[in-house]
Amino acid sequence: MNIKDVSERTGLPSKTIRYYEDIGLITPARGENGYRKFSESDLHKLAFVGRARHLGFSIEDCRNLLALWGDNGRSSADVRAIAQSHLEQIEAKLKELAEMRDTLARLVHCCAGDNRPDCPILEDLAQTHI
Amino acid sequence: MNIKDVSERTGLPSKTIRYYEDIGLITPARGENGYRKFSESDLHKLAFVGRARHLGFSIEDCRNLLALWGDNGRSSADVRAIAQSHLEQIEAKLKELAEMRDTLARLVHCCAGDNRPDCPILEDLAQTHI
DNA sequence: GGTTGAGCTTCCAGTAGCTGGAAGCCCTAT
DNA sequence: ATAGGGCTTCCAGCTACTGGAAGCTCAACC
Repeated sequence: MNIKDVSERTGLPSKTIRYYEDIGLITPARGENGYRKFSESDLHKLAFVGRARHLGFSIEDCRNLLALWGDNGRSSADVRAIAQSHLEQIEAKLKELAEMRDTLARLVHCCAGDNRPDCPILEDLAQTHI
Repeated sequence: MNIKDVSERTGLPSKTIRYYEDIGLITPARGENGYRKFSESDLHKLAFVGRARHLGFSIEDCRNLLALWGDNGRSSADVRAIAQSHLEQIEAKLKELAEMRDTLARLVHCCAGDNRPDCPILEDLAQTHI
C-alpha cells in the first residue's frame, strides 16, 4: 500500500507518516521504485500511535506504548504507569488552564469593550508588584 | 540596572529577557561596556509581558497588548477582542483536555496494573477502526 | 599590579511535533 | 510524447524559549 492510502485509512497526513518513519516509530518496506510499501502491521501501528497522540501522549510515550504493545511478556503495570503519569500531567494542565480561564473571563467581563481607552484588562496586566 | 537585577525583580530568566529584546518586545539602552542598561520602563514592560504570558497570551498577543497599553488613544474594544479570542482558545483547549482526562482516567481505572500483560489501555489504543 | 571568579556579551544549536515548499524521479493515461 | 499526479529527499520554519561555548568586563583580594 502506498502512503496516500495509508494516510486516508489512518487519518494521518502523509507528512506525519514520513515523520514517524524518520523517528523510527515504523519501518515500512520499500519497493524497487523507492516507494514506501506499508504492511497491515504498519497500518495498525500508525493507527495505534494516532489514537495515543489523540489522547495527548508524547511521541516518546507512544514509542514506549508501542513497544509494550508488541511485548507479550509485558506487565500491565508498565502501561498503567505511563498512562497514570500522563493523566497527572493533563490534570495539572487542566488546573492551570482553568485558572487562566477564570481570570480572563473575569477581566473580559469587566472590560467595557467600547472606544474609550479605560481597560481593566490592561490595568490588571500593568499591576506593579516589582 | 543590569540584567540579573531585572531578572530577579521580574522573575523572568536572563535568557528570556535577552530573547524578548531579540524579538523586539523591549529595547533597553546599552552602557559603554556593551551591557544592557534597563530603565524602569523596561522593567514595567517586562513585568507586563510576564503577567500576560502567565495568562497564556502568545508573544504576538503580548506585543499587541503592549502596543495598546502604550497607546492613549486605544479603544478598550481592541484589548477586549484579543482577550476574548484567547479566552475562547483556552476554553477549547480545556474541553479537549477534559475529554482526554475522562478517557484516560477510565482506562487507568480499568487497568489492573499488575505483572500480567492484559491491559485495557493497550486494547483501547489498538482498537481497529481502519 | 596581577589574578581570580562572577557577570555580561554574542552566537549556535536544540527542544516537540510536525508542516510547507522546492527539486526531481516515477507511473499512468491520453 | 507528454501531461498530471504521486512519490522521493532535503531544508527551513513554526513557538518560546533554553543550554552551552567562547570571550569580554568588572570588582575584589593578595
